[in-house]
Amino acid sequence: MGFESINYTPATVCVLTAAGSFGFDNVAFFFFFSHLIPHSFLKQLEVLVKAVAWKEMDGDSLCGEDDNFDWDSEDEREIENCRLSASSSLTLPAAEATANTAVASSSVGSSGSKLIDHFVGMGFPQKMVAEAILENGEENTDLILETLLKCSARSSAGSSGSKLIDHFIGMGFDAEMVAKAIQENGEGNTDTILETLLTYSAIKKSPEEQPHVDSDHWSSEYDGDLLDDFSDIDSFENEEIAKSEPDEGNTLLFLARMGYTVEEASIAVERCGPDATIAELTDFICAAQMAKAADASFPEEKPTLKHFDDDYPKHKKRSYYEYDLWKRKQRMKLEKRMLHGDDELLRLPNPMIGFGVPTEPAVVTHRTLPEAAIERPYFYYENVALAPKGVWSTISRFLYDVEPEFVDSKYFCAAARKRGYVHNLPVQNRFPLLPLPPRTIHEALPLTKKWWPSWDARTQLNCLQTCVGSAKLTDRIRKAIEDYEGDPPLSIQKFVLDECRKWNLVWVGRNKVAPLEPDEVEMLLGFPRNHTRGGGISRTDRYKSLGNSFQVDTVAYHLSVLKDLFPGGINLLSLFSGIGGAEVALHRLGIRLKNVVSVEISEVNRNIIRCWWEQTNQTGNLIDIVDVQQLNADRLEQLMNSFGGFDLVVGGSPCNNLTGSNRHHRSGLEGKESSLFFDFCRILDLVKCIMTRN
DNA sequence: TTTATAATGACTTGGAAG
DNA sequence: CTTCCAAGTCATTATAAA
Repeated sequence: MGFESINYTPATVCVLTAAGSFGFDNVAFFFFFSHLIPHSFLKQLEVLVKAVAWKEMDGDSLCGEDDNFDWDSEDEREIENCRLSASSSLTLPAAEATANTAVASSSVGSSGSKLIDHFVGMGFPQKMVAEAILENGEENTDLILETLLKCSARSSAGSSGSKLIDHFIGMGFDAEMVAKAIQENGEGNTDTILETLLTYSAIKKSPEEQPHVDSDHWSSEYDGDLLDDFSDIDSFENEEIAKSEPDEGNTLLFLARMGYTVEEASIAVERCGPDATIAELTDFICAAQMAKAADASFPEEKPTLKHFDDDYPKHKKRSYYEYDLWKRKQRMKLEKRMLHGDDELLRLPNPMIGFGVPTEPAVVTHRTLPEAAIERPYFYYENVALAPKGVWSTISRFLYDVEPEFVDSKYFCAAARKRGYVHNLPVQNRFPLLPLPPRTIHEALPLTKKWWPSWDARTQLNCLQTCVGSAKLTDRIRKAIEDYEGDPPLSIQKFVLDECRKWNLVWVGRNKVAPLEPDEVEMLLGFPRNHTRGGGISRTDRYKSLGNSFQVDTVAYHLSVLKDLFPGGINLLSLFSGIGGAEVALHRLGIRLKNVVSVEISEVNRNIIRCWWEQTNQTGNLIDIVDVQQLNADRLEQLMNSFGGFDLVVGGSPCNNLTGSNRHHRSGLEGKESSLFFDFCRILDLVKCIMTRN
């Protein structure tokens, strides 16, 4: 059976991947891509497949004809479930709306910004788009397209194979889409490939995602307000403006989103030069518009000025500078609203106790899961709570719209650890690991009590991270305070406390602070002593592995409900295992580990798990896998057939690009490491598919 | 080569103060 | 309500030392 009339969902995407792994030539590209292409593209692919679902496009063209993937009625039911869940716009904004409205209008909009959006969305460089529009006019989209295709063909001469793929991906098309287009048209004919891609993009792109800005913005009150706000400001501070720029290469698009026409924007860019700031450009455009207005004999005061002025507090006498400043801030807010929309972001709970912690009265004893999340297996996903805006909404959306549970481990141990957990486990009748671990520094590290100064009011530690304070810093602190008989002056106290909080330093002697020892970190995180010690691991690497790990007591509390559900033990798929936080948690809960498939890229971490496994006299079976990206449907099915599927899929994907500690590459889920989250989704979906079929 | 060390902010949130 | 400020964050990179 083929893929006809299937509702495409994220689950389906993984099925496509699965089909590829069965070795059919015509789908080999899919397999190839799903592992080598940045997985951020999968997110976009999700949008595409949903759009395709609504479009009721013929499925055969998307996945190849000859697959022997056996779809029985149960599969179709499951797929249907997935679709239903995907269409319930529980949390999310743009992507969902995109899919829903894609059918309504697949034609190209006539407004300037829409037009730019449309073509830029297809992956054409925006400069090229603008030139093409200027050349052909906004009306004739076919001509624009032709121009763009010519330009693209020129720059893609001589490409073949993966180069060809790279080329189209570089243009912004989804990897899977590219693979399919190449597969359909052959490598030789780049033009038809591009056309195919454009067709898909047209389906994918939706007017909802694009700003509602009329090309005739003079007639729009809202746009008028905006323009007026700009025109009214004489002096822009460029750095402020620059901050609001979404992307440095998207100047034209940005201007278009502000409501200017392509023509206006292009002329401004042309006149002001490519390096001009948005402020300079808007100034230029405003000047041009005022001239235009004067030409058209509009002598009256622009009506839209009042909008902001009405809000300006009149009872206070302020200088012009203050007024200007206030005005700019109003504008910044407006821009922010425009850029990010009014999408409601997930709020972190305060206190951060999720659905309940052992020491506080339970707040949630029962919850209703989305339908698609109920089926087997249980899954448990973890990552940092304080991720960039929108990240958790995305994570939730990809994990069947399950609401994340945000918990700070300071309710379980003596150190804070703010994390979000998305899981489909029951939340009733949880129980903690015993004995309850110490929850204050003094209880956890009794030897520090003797040296703890009264002016250091800390009772708990901050988040245990991968780096520790340097010796030089502790020396600076010692020198700063050893000159004083009693308490040092407040300024010194503040300096010391700030550094202690930043580096989690504890008092180990008179005027002596020190970072935590690795075994102290192990203890705080709930691991057995020396869990990460020996076996050729360096001290630095111990800190790193521990800093990246679960807090065992916290995770165990959530997983405790499995004990009654699986009295005979469980089969566990552990992705991004690290030093085995999930395994340790389950073991300490007394849940037998029957078969554990552990996927972990780091060799030292795999050794740590293997060591622990052997030391704890496990009766089950531990299988190592190195790379989640190499874990395909074939391997999974082979594994699952041998022991009958997984009861639990656990994983905390890398947070490198999400955490605030990262000064260099905090790029969100699209980041190099953090995009591995999409592999968690992929593999979870594969497991679901295989288990539903068997 | 491996390991340890030091230098490197941005971004978000909550709460106090006005 | 706005404005301001304090607090906190599963880190990366270059360089020195072993």
